[in-house]
Amino acid sequence: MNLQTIKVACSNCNLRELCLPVGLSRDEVERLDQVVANRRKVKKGDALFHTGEAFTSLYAIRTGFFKTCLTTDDGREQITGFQMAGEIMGLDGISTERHNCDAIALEDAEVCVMPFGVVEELSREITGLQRHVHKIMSREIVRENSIMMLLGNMRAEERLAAFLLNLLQRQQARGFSGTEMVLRMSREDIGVYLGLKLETVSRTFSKFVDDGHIEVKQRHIKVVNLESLSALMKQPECH
Amino acid sequence: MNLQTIKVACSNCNLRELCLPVGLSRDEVERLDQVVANRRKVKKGDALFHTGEAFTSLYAIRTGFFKTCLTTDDGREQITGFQMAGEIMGLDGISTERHNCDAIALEDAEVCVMPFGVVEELSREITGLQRHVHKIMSREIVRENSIMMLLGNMRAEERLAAFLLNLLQRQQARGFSGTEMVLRMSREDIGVYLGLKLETVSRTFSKFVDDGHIEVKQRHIKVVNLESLSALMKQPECH
DNA sequence: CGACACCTTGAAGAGGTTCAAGAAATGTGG
DNA sequence: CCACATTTCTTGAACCTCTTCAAGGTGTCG
Repeated sequence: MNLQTIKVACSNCNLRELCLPVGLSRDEVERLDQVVANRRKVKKGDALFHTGEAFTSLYAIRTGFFKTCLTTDDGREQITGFQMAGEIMGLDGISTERHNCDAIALEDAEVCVMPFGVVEELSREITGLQRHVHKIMSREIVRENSIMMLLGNMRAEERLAAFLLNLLQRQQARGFSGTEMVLRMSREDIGVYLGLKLETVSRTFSKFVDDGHIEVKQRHIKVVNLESLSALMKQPECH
Repeated sequence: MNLQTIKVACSNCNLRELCLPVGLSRDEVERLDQVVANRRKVKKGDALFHTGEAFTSLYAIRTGFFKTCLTTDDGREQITGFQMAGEIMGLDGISTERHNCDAIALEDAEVCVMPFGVVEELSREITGLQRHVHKIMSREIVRENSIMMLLGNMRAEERLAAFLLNLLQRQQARGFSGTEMVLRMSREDIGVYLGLKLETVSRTFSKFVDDGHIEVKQRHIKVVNLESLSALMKQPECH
């Protein structure tokens, strides 16, 4: 294709530690380069894939930010996750060989396209890769478990606190601040993800500011008191 | 060990179609028998595994009924699923190599113990098994997605209707009635699963009886009007 | 600079929770 | 096998959190 295509290589990707090739030998990582067929750019607002489309590949995010969401026949929406650099999308498509959600870019993004057939083939030969694929899928199951806990048991303040802390922690793992960030999604998206209405999200942000947990300037969030914010998740008004 | 051990064999298990060996040749299914190290009985109320225990094996349910649940430090509980014959438990343990939930038998049960190392080894050789393991994990991700939708968007009646229909459908896939069943779990368990209080579950059951959707005698449920029950899930009081 | 999307805030309302009491079923030990 | 204890389920009434409806403010992008 173009010059971009040539540079494709896990072996010199700075997201190595967050993406597929963890714990592999130098040799194995180089073989892994075969997995990435090519890269694909997705513009803000566009879909990487849609529900119902044939599943062929997994996608690793190189840059950008995505949401994955389900919609029911009667139009209700549920965001199942927000994905950032180094994270894998498309796992839900394996079961039926059709994608089961929409993946929408919340900012201009670039992903590595990994044809699943190749992933499977190579993970038969590289046991470290096989194990890693299993772990990634299992981690997704565990992540969703904790969201079930959030949606089933937590009140609005706890949900939003958990959400903010999770984003900050993932951002920190990527070398950015652990106390400050720019949200890529709207209040409405946050609400859809957390099972709340956007007004509730907005009100809860305001309350967090009043209570001195955070500072908010539009989508810019700064944690002022990390302890008190964390404490919100753990103490549900004991009675 | 005992006679039980000798009979262990996927090749003559009547749950074959629901469990691991789908789409394998006769030959491959026989090799699969190696996967099942042994069987294990679990008494009603006992745990197959606990959160934090080292993960070694997946478990396929031969008989009985389980719940898997998470508990937070402050004692709140979330049931992440109910599992019946032919279903696989333990997938959440792969990621950290420790179990991430408790698996509790809701009636006397027997499971096939499948050491995960053996599963991985064999799925490197049998591509049909590899693919099947991937599909099982993906299916679990999809299942949890739909529970997120349920917890994030549905009201009590819709949740309970979806829950009942799901159980009936799975029971039907196992050759039992698609309109009648005996619930293995308490109202409280249903509530914890659906993100509702047990009183709400009980009230909603009563309402379903009043509205002529079902008949309830304790844990025995009989669907009188399948259409109207299904319709509850789809029409959220349009306004 | 104006249109549009996004966010905030208030007030009223609804769905589900909490607290409480009693009924029905289940299990246990004498 | 029955009596009693225990668990499970049902139902009512008051309450609370979040939602709904509504209006106005703020920021952004062509």
